[in-house]
Amino acid sequence: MISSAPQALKPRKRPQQRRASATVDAIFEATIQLLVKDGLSQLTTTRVAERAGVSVGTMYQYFPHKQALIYAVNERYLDRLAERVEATCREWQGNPAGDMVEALIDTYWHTKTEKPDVTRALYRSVVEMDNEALISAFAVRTDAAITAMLASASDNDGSDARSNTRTLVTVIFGAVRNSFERGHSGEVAEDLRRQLVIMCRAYLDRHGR
Amino acid sequence: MISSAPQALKPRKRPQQRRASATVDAIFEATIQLLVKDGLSQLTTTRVAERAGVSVGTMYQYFPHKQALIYAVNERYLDRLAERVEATCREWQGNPAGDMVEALIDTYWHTKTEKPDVTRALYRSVVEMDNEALISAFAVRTDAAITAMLASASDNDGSDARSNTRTLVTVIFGAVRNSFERGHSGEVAEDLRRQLVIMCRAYLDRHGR
Amino acid sequence: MISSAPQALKPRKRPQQRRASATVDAIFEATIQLLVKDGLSQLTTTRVAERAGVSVGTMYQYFPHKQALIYAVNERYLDRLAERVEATCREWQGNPAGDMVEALIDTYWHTKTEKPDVTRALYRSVVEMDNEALISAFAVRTDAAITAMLASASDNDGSDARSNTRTLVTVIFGAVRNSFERGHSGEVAEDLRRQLVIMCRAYLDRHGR
Amino acid sequence: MISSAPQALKPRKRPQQRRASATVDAIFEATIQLLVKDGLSQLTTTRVAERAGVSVGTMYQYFPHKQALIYAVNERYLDRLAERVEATCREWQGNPAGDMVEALIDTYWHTKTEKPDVTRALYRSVVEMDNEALISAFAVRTDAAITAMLASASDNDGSDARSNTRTLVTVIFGAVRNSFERGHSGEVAEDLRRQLVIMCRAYLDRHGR
DNA sequence: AATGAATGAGGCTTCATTCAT
DNA sequence: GATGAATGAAGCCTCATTCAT
Repeated sequence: MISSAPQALKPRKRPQQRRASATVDAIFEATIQLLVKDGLSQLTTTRVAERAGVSVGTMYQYFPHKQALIYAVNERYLDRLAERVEATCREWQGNPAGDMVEALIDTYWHTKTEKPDVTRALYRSVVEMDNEALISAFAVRTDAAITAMLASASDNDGSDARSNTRTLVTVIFGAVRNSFERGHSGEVAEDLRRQLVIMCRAYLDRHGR
Repeated sequence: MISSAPQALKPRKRPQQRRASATVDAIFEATIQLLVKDGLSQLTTTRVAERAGVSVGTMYQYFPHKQALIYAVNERYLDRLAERVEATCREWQGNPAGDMVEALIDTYWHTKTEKPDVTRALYRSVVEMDNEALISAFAVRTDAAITAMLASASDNDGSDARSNTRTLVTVIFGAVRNSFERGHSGEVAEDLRRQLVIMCRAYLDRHGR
Repeated sequence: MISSAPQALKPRKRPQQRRASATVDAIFEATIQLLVKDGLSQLTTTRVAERAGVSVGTMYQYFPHKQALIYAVNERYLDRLAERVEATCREWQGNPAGDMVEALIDTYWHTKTEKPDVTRALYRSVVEMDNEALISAFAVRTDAAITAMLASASDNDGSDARSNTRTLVTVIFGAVRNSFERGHSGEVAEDLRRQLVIMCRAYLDRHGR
Repeated sequence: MISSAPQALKPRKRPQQRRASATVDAIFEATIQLLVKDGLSQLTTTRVAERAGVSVGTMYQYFPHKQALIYAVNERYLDRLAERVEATCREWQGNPAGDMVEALIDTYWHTKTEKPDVTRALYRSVVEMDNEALISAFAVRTDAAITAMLASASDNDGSDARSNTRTLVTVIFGAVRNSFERGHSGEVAEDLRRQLVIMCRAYLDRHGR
């Protein structure tokens, strides 16, 4: 769990019955759909409830306020993303660093690209102040996984792992986001991904492997 | 001017007299201050006017809606940033590509870092829907400048310039933003900048120079 | 029972079994505690049920609405208060009127003072519309008892009993409440009580004894 | 001014133009009417604005929240009441104490009786928590005036003025309120007022004049 | 008989925008 | 031109009450 969620943003109660769990899922789904369709500024509690097919009251039984809802949606999204990154990191333990990074880029890129509109919508919604806690929790988690992976590289040369990881992570995550913001797609996006791999590999090589 | 601004977002009239221009500046300044202090969601027209020392009515003389204000603030900011990038590009015409990229990173990084809170605040405020036009206009403009610069590189090898530029730009701009989001500062930020230079140089080298 | 309670406010069913009665008591207790802690405006049915350790559903089994609950709590309180007043009145039958009034003041004062926060909380909660019925029922009952007592005074001079009783009752009950509102306590409250006795005795004396 | 109003309850801005002042008056008037008609629990900001013939927005320009409105209404009422009490106190300086008290009772009683429904409605609305500040401010002010008056009594015998004032004030104010709560009126109320005068005079006499 | 999830009307409040002065 | 009081739609959220389990 990413949740080092600030108290104020915690969900009110975890869904315990099957029905409740379905309700919460419907709320999540509705939120994402609306975020995709109209953006954060048009997202109202009423509309979310309506689309989720529940009453506002019910929604407020699970989320103490709108913020908490947005927070939870992003939390779930980042949780899944982090899981995938971690899985990739585990999978590539002991391989050459270059291959690791390529795998990492692939995983991250594909996950983000699967539902590009959702990705875009959430990128935008996270901006809201307190969600920074989320971002940093995500960073901590992925950094750890990636650092561990790189440390196990078959061609590990002992150069500054902290700095390397940070650089790679910042570049990869940053580039992907920027690519989304610029609306790259299809050929262009694909080329960029390849170039990113080349660039990261070059970086690792240059660094003395 | 970056403006391929959607008609609706254009300021109602361009400030032409000295006094008017001073008013607009005060409004810009007030907006940025409030954005830094409380974020977009707390930004109200009344508060901006108050802090700018003008009446709401007057403010509406210059900006037909709140959106237009936010838009204009970001436009101005991106304009200046683009100018700096262009200047750097002009300045380094004909030099080795590696030096060009290093200069580019320096310029971009320093401009963003000068007033980190303003940078952060604006990064957040751009999220608003229609501002995408801005971002893409900025992209077009900087891409052109950078492409031109790279084309003049003393060690230009004729490899795909479009793709290279796109990659470098996306990586650099993306990494900087991500670094901001992660709250890097001081030593860490400085190291990242150096690594970014190394990475980009490695990329260019690998590409057949 | 005081109840000339408007039909709508009557509890749905009178608690008859031991367990039910315990439930009702728990609900009363919870209500009073919350009234004391947060006041009427913060009192919600959910909170009462929670604190009483029953479900809302159960609570609604005993009280058809929130009003009925508030009503019942006050009814019980006033019932007990009236009982004490009546007991005092019975006890002092046939004594000098001055002593009667002193005893009455003592009883009333002490009962109110025993749990000052409860008293205060209930004074506040009675404000609700329909509870006026309660107040007047209480008035009728105590007036009767006091009138009867005074009629039996050993120094009864036959002066207008109705008027005398009314005056004494209004003054005593009113003064006590006012004293509460002003937040008198300790020394001050004690002095006031003594003065009140003096005043009432003076009134009776002056009236031709 | 009674206002030692807790910051949170202060009006947002004092009406400065003629029009604004009329607006505020209309709001006051509307509030009182609704309080009389339906009681505090039915008082909604929308209804007040509607009846006052202004928009909610306007109302909120003068009162930061509902509480502040209720507060202000009571403040104004108590201000006027206090003024009358003070006037009476000034007027009767140097007279016999018994006459003073009779005058005081008359003033207080008549003021309260002028618009009995308003009196009753406000008695009820003051109960709301934070308005206690008001009550105590009123108490301080009237206590001072009455103490000063009694000190000037032509038959002042130097007995404990603090205690005497407190007793008289608590009894008079308390009895009047209680009388309202019991719904006395006409003959009954008039008799009570006379009896109250008799009682207070008796109290003063007994005390050694 | 008890439970507590679900409901949804309706309350409070904000704030972009207008327009009479 | 500038002002800022007034507007009112619309957002967020609560809570008394119901009813399927």
